[in-house]
Amino acid sequence: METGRSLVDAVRERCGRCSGRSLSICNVIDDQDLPALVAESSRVVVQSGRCFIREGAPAHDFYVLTGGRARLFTLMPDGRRQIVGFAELGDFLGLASSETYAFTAEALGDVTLCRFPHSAIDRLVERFPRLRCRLQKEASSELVKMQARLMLLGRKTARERLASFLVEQANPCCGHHALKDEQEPLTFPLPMSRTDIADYLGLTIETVSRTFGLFRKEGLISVKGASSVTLLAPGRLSDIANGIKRD
Amino acid sequence: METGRSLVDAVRERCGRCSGRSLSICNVIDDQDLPALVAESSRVVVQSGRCFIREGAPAHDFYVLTGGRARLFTLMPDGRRQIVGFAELGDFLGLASSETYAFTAEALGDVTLCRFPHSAIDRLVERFPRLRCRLQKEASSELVKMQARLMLLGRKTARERLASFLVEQANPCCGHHALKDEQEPLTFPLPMSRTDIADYLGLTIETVSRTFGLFRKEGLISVKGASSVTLLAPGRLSDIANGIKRD
DNA sequence: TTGGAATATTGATCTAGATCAAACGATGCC
DNA sequence: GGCATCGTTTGATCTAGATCAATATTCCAA
Repeated sequence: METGRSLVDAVRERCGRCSGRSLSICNVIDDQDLPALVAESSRVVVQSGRCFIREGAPAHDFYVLTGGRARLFTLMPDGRRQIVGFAELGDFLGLASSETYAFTAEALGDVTLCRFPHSAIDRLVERFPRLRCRLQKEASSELVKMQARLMLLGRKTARERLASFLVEQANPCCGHHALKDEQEPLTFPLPMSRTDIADYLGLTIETVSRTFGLFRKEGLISVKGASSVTLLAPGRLSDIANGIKRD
Repeated sequence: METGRSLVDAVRERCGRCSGRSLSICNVIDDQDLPALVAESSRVVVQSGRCFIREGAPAHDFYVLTGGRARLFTLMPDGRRQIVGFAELGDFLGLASSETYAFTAEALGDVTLCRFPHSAIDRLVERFPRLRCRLQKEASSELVKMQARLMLLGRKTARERLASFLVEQANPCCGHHALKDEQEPLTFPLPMSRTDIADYLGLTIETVSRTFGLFRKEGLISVKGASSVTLLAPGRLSDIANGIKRD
């Protein structure tokens, strides 16, 4: 938490060139009000592989992810893992918690965050009513995504799951214009491992790998070094994702 | 929407003996403020099998379920169905929507609802700030439930899924004391069909039926006429649900 | 550049749960 | 009561994806 004279510098440093500024909840806060935000929060850096939220631990803070990516997951006693999401730039973490966190968050590569104690969010929301609406919207859109994921895990085939995943990962990288009509190739990195993808899609690593192989053979994608993909036919993949068969 | 003289009567009739009063979002509204709630909402009765929310339709209203139960689901183009939840007394419906509803809601038996246009909720939230917190909590706990459901669909076996379902359905009926240590039998109705259960758990109707059969044979449950169960060993079922093996 | 640990691919086989196919039983209607 | 309908159970078989088992890559670190 920053105070006094240095606050102006802190704002410049923290928010000045923050690439999450326009994506995150802060996009409802005017520039001149940023000091209030900065004063209520603190910057956190987490190195690759470390956890910054632990399932079951008392939920004291919210986080805004301002750099890098994270895997969010829950575990069963015997170690089975379900990844409930991949957090990316601007994501607001911690809504899915009551007294304790409902998931663990682990840095995928190095991660930077802004941490807001619950009490700080209460004060900010009091002062900036639009923030409250923004949080509501955030929860709402998270719920919508979750429902799509229930369909994916409950009813889709392995092919459909991987296609859905690729289309979803491509989306933030293509400026949000509808992918389903997109014919141009689209390249982007996949920072997560095959194991992560499997635990996200409710499959095994072998099935994920085989399905990647099939898509490659069918000319739907090409892969560079396992951590970068090119969608060669985004529209076709989007159809597969939604269970639509072209003839 | 009710006005003038009749409002007092309307409140008495609508909220006076509403069994959702203490469960729903209205539990943060004092009795003397109920007229404001009633004035902003309207009572809706839906007969068995009818839809009152349609996936993809413009989302104009929120609903509070005040009687009966409903199935909430999404469909794929080829008819595959995923039930995303069963709404019960006091549930607030419509949070999972942006411009359009993300799911369809269909009455399971006759259903009564209070309908609140979005604009009405905005006004009420303005007037009763605690309502805003209550809605936030509602969204939060819904997200937590969703994450548990992702684990269920992504990683649990058929046995674990059905056990989870039974424990979940039992919970509201046993006054929320922890089921996992409960040894007393627990009887409650299952208003949904086997097909509904299958579409909720990401299984087929046959697998659901067979698993019911197994649980019966193992003395874990007993069934009366397919729409009422008794959990004979709730603690044991809770362990199965969580993938814990007793020896 | 090489060695080796970690990660990913590919192949062979197995199995939980799906699919196909009857019976069975409850519920309502004549 | 009897009979048709719909939902459920049970049985036989099949298969998508899991599991087991080698390779083959990739990626570092020396």
